[in-house]
Amino acid sequence: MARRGEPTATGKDGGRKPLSRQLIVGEAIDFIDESSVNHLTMRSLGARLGVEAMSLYRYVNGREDLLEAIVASLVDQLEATPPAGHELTTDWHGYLQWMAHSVRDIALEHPAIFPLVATRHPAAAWLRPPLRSLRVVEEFLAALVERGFTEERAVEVYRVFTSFLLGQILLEVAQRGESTAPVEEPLDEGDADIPNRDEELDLSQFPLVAKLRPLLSEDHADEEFERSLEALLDRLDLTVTQ
Amino acid sequence: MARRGEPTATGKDGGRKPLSRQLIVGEAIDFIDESSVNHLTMRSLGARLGVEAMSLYRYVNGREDLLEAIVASLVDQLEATPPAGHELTTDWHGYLQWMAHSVRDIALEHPAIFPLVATRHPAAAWLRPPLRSLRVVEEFLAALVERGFTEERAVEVYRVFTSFLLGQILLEVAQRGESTAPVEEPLDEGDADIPNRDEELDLSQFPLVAKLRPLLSEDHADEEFERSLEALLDRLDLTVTQ
DNA sequence: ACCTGAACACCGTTCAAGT
DNA sequence: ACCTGAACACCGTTCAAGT
Repeated sequence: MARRGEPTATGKDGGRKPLSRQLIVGEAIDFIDESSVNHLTMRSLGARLGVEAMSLYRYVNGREDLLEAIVASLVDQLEATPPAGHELTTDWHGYLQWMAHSVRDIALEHPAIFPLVATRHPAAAWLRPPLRSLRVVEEFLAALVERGFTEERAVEVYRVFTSFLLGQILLEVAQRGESTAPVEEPLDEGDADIPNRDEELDLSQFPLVAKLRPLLSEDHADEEFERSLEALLDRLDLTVTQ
Repeated sequence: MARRGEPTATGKDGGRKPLSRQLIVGEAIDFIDESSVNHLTMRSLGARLGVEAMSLYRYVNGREDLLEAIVASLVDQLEATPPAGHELTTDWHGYLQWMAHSVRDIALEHPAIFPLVATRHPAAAWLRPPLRSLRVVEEFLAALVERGFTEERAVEVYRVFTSFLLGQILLEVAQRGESTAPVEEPLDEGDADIPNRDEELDLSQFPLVAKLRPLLSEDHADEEFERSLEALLDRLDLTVTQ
């Protein structure tokens, strides 16, 4: 396969993979997962790829375009339809449940990236995060219509469903990221002395919060998600039969 | 009041207001409202205040601290209790409704800032945006307990209520910001040729979206908010009487 | 064709120095 | 006490030049 006269792939690049948009975006995602969006710079990403920052501009139209591609990459991981095994194929309850968990699973794998999905402006104002790609919206609406919704109704469900997902998952990801992710220090030298962020609060003026702090700190993310999703489906049940 | 020997306030500074943290934060908020968070730099903010960027560091511990103060300033605008006029004083339905609209009103006044409120890490992981200040949480929980909730129940309501507010308002603010706010161009020279963002999408592969685009584009933010809020209160009604 | 060196115009931030 | 000039270490980005 190697064209004649060319040196083999292992030159002074030390066997580095050939650059491509896909490789760059993938590596950027890994980078953010390991540190944060703020720490992702064209130069640091270049260094990780064994290349100068300027090389990236062949494949990516600047940093903003890169961030956009990162968001698109996560959203594109959403599958079109649930695996045939489930009886979800005909049940819209099941479909929405499957979709909700799909989005949540992706978000929890990339807690430092989901805020980008949540806040970056989609290509059109009527595309609503986190279901913010044309392909996903098309499939979502089609799935609901197939399962018996009118088109008007499907659009309404798109609205309430995205709103539900956004609030629920963004809060969960923030909470989980808090404990997991590297502290968002301003890239200083680590001067130690970083307070535990949680224990250092002065609650003396807030007696109720102080008393309920153990309760407030409990992590019920899973049940919360499940129960809110159930409540949403119940609500849709009511209005769908009206 | 003026100390002896000092020149009067009108020197070469041309009658500029005396610098203070409050002034700086307020001006930064105005700045973001008029442009965007990305365009807010220490240098541009200094220029707006008629001062060099370095002067700001007397009052603000760097840019991150400034952003934090901006978020805190918005959250602090939330009042403790509804005006005595309403019968909301005893009705928790009314209280939550009043609170929901308070948050929404502030967010809609600062659509470019609300994403910061939504995504910046609060001081503790159990503080949930947008109700992310100790004072507000204390008052919120106290208000619910006063209106007959158990403490455990109040904490649960805090969770579902913040999730509701975050999803609902973040989406609304993004949608409204889309049409209102200055385009987030990378600070280039305006090279014209900026497509209308909405009309330029190629929908040929997405027939259902193409067909339903008028429907998708309709703005029902007000009713959506009202109806989702009602649904939330209904849901709380059920579980509160259990 | 693909990558780089050098350069430009910006950042945030520090600190000695001015008044 | 309050502000600034100068400087440092970083950015994103462009483009002519290398291979």
